[in-house]
Amino acid sequence: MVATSELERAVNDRLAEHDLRYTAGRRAIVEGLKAADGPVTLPELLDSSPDLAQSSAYRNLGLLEEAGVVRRLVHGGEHAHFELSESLTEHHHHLICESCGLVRDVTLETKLERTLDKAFDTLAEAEGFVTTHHTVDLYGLCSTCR
Amino acid sequence: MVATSELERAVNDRLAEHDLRYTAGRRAIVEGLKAADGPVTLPELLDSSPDLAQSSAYRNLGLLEEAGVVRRLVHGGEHAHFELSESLTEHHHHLICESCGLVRDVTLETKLERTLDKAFDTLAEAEGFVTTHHTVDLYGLCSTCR
DNA sequence: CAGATATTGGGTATCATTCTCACTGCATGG
DNA sequence: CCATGCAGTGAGAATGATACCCAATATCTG
Repeated sequence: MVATSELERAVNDRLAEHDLRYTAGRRAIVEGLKAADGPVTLPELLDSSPDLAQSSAYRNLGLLEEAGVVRRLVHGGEHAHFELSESLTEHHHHLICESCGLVRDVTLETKLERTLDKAFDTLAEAEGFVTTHHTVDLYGLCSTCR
Repeated sequence: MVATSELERAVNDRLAEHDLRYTAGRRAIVEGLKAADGPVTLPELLDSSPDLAQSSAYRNLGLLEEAGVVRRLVHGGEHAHFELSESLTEHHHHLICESCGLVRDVTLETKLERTLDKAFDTLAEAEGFVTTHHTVDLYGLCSTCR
């Protein structure tokens, strides 16, 4: 995980590239995502930062997504989940509880991940795709929902 | 891919287990999904089977999903995609165009897939999860959107 | 400080999906 | 062979997450 000051700088840079300011509201979102123990939904984010306005939070999450600061996860549940972009943290995958919607981060060992990457590139190329990233989601039941 | 008559029987069985009838509308959905060249959205399904009513199609897709006949894919686009359950076809993954929303099926080679399965089980177990299935999505740009 | 531009937030609009409900049709038992 | 009951249908309305609008503010630049 990147140190806070370094994260701040990185976010600031990416926003600047997109002519966006790093305002208090946006900082609150980034801090909220950083502090969270895994991807969070918008209501969860608002709970942890009560001063955020819903409309601004949605708008800023969208802008932060475009700027490459935030990643949006869309699963089957009612709300999308948001997390800091992998380029600001590290490549990882998700363990998703089909009952309560909980999302936890997991990482594959480096070697397997590299093998996968290579296989994915080959597959994509065969179909004429150029891939930007991939996701691996493991669905099941968490320890409390079991 | 399972032969049509076999598919029909399998679908019929699963519906029966859930006290559901295999009606004309449901058959049209299954045929539409089978005929499609990859996962389709509801509007696409309605286009290919114009007699389907939207409300019934949504309702029946939901019921077919519960019965394990249909899988719903939720990505970032405007519509969910639907496809026949993997237990009726074969395990595969998805190549998703971030520009036009096109979804294509791809399969990993058996050996790699088995390695992955094992790794996933270990990961999930370590977090107290019991996994039911996994998805691998490759995001990028298709040949026409590039 | 002025002017230009970005941001905010409350309210409202959108639109995919789900729900409601009156109606239809199929199956079973007498 | 009809009556009864329940599953299925479809048109429209309701729902709800998310996006949009716009007037009021805040921030930068020179």
